[in-house]
Amino acid sequence: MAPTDVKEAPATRNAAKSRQRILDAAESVFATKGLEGTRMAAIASLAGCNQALLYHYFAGKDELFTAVLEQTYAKIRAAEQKLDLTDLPPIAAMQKLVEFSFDYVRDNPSFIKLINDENMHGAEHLKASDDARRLNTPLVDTIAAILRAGVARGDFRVSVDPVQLYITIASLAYFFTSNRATLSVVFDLPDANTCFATRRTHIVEVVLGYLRATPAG
Amino acid sequence: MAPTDVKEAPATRNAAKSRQRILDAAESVFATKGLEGTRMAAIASLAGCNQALLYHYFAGKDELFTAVLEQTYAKIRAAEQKLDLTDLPPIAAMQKLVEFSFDYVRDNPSFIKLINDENMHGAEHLKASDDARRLNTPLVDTIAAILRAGVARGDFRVSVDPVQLYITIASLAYFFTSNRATLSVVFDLPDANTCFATRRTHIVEVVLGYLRATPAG
Amino acid sequence: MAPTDVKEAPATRNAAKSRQRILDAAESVFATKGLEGTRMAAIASLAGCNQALLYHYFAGKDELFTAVLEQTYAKIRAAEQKLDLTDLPPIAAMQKLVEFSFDYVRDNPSFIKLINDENMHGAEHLKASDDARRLNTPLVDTIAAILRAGVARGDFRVSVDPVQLYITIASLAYFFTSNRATLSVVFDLPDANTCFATRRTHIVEVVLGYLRATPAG
Amino acid sequence: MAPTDVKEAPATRNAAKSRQRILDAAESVFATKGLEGTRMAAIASLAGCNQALLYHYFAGKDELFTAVLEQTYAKIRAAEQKLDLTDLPPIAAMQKLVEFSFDYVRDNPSFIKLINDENMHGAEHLKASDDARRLNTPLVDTIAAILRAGVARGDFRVSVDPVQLYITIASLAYFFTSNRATLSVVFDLPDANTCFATRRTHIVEVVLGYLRATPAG
DNA sequence: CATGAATGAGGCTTCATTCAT
DNA sequence: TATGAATGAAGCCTCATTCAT
Repeated sequence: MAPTDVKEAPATRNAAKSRQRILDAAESVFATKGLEGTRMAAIASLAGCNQALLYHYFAGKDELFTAVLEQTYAKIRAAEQKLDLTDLPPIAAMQKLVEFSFDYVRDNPSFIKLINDENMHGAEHLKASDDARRLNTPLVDTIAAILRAGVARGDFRVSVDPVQLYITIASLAYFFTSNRATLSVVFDLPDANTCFATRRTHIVEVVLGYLRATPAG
Repeated sequence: MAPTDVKEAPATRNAAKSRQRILDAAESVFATKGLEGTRMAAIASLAGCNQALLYHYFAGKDELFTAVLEQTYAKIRAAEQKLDLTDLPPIAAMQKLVEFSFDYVRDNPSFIKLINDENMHGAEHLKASDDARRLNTPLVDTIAAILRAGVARGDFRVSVDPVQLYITIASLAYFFTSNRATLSVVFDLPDANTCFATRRTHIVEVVLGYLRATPAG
Repeated sequence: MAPTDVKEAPATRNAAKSRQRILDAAESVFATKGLEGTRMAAIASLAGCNQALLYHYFAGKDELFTAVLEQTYAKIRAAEQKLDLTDLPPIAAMQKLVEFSFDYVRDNPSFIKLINDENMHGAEHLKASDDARRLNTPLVDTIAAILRAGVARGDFRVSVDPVQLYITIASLAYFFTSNRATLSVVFDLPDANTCFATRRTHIVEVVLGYLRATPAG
Repeated sequence: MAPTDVKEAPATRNAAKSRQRILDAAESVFATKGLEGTRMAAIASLAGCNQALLYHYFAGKDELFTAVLEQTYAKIRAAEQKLDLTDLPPIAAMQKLVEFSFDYVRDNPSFIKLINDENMHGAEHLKASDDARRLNTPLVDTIAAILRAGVARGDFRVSVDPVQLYITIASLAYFFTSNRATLSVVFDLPDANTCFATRRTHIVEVVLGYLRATPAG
């Protein structure tokens, strides 16, 4: 997974663009090599600028990583905001939510890499970031609403804690992508596309199977 | 999370003991600091020996990490072997399995750290290790057997793929521990004990809820 | 010893003022941090201007240091010019001269710092400065005159070389201030005020004691 | 003043020798270039070893500088110890002491450079060094004894404070060497040998002239 | 078996300086 | 006149690793 080439234009004298190019380059390299494995030189090179310029915009490696994390969280929060689940019937809404979660990590592999790395470091960057803390996920509220609607219609079981369900969905959505490398060694997984499709179907089944109302009587 | 002190005895001239002390120190430091964050000096210091001695027993940092991984996988495989689920009724067996998986990662935090790190590196060490590949998990077979028994008794739904279920259980068991740092920043999680207990109950419910046979008719 | 705040007014578009503000800031920082220890950024910050502006007025760090040196020498030469010793009797004149020298370095600590620094660098900046070379000290002539008058009155010994005496006075005046830091570690010197007063009295005594005419016979 | 070549033997595997070679190289470079002007690479090169080896023996640049200072102070204290002034008549003893002080700094130019540098840095290294603090100069006691003897014989004036006199001797001994660079620009000093000889004679004259007993009556 | 000495490569960061506006 | 953007050249230090005993 080589970092994609972000260098588009020769160094412009445009602060916002330069900063963003550095940020994007950093995201790419951090996701590929990890926090410690990343070399500032690699970021500079990918951003098409001098290594010293990184320090013009960011205080250091950790602050740059923090900025990348903030951007990462902002992106997924934005994607979550765009999901429009309120108009769907509860079961369909829940299915869409699970699928979205799964697809997002599948399609944004940097996301998982960065979050994992941050977890390996005890979330110290996140803790230091006011930005990131503010970006609380809106999904828990959405889940709560869907659950209520589903219970009202008799589709869902009662007494499901939305936070627990959120974490369950995240678990199912993230783990496969996050651990595919070692899983592939232990099992002989088929090609990626088949894998993902099978898995996607399965986790929807798990969540909906769990949620379906117990037979009355 | 400071590495626990592995140094038990003053350096004795005993090959097997020295090697094991180094391996244990390495596990502790790798789990705490990650592969790149780990310093050979830190391992030597914790092992109570000279840095050069590490190279006496292991070819280098990566080989040492590989050896640690092998030991890690061997340990969980051994624990899995000890699980005796065959005599239990299917539902109880499945519950015990889920709980075992959850408890194992909760009680062996190094396990997750190491596996995650390895995943961040594309499982390159695992791929290079014949030992590790041989240690295929026996759990899939166990799961298959439990599923068959459960279906036979009318307790479980049909057509559940044991590999998918294994991954699902692993997802639910691992994710919470693995991502607790960032989750704590986003949500205001209560104290660790409460967290784990609530979560443990929930994931059992999810797995069993998913598996329970659909009401006939 | 933090640099004193030279920034008085918001950056005005006034060439002479900007140049002087930079020069004053530079003097302060150079005196505090030394030539190599000084950062152009620190000067700019203290001058309340952009770093690039420094290069608008001065060719570079060394030239700026040279300019500071020139200003420094100009200031002490001006102070020396104001001394009016010609009307005093020789002994009083000499005492006033010694005291002036001592007080000047005590009251202008930057002076010593800059001169010392320049000496550490082999006076290369001074050598490159026509300005500084022109500013030959008038004190040697003054000393010569006082010595002549003193000898004529029978107050002073004969055959004292005015240049040597000048250097001796400078030695006594400068050394204590210049080396106070290390002296304080070796001896347990009392508080600054007492120190200086005692020392001032002593060096006057030394110079006058040395100069007094030998008893006839 | 290029650093003298200390590299005598190819890198030996002898800790004490290596350490000393590094220390000597450091003294040379620090004295030539100053603390900030010194490059660790220059020291390593002069010591004939790898730059990393410096960090094997010394924690960093400042600690190395401190060690050099300690060695420097130890050397002059050793030289002072060897002075045997107690058997000389007071005037001769005092003359010898002044000459020794003057000669020492003339013959050990690093001494002055290092002390000056340390003073420019507020003696922070010295303060951090227990070694250096312990090495209090024995000269003050010697001076006190000489003064007492001189007064007893009627050679010296009374009530001279030995600490003040010590500082005065140091001033006269150090200043000329320490400030020769700038003095040379201001005055047109003759060749070094003549300079030093003239100055040496003069300062002896100053100290003895000051000390001689006032004519009775 | 075990160790302290030694090293080469490279990482993060700083800094004086120049460029373009 | 004044500025923020941009850069090349180091500098200090770290670290995995090898050597010699």
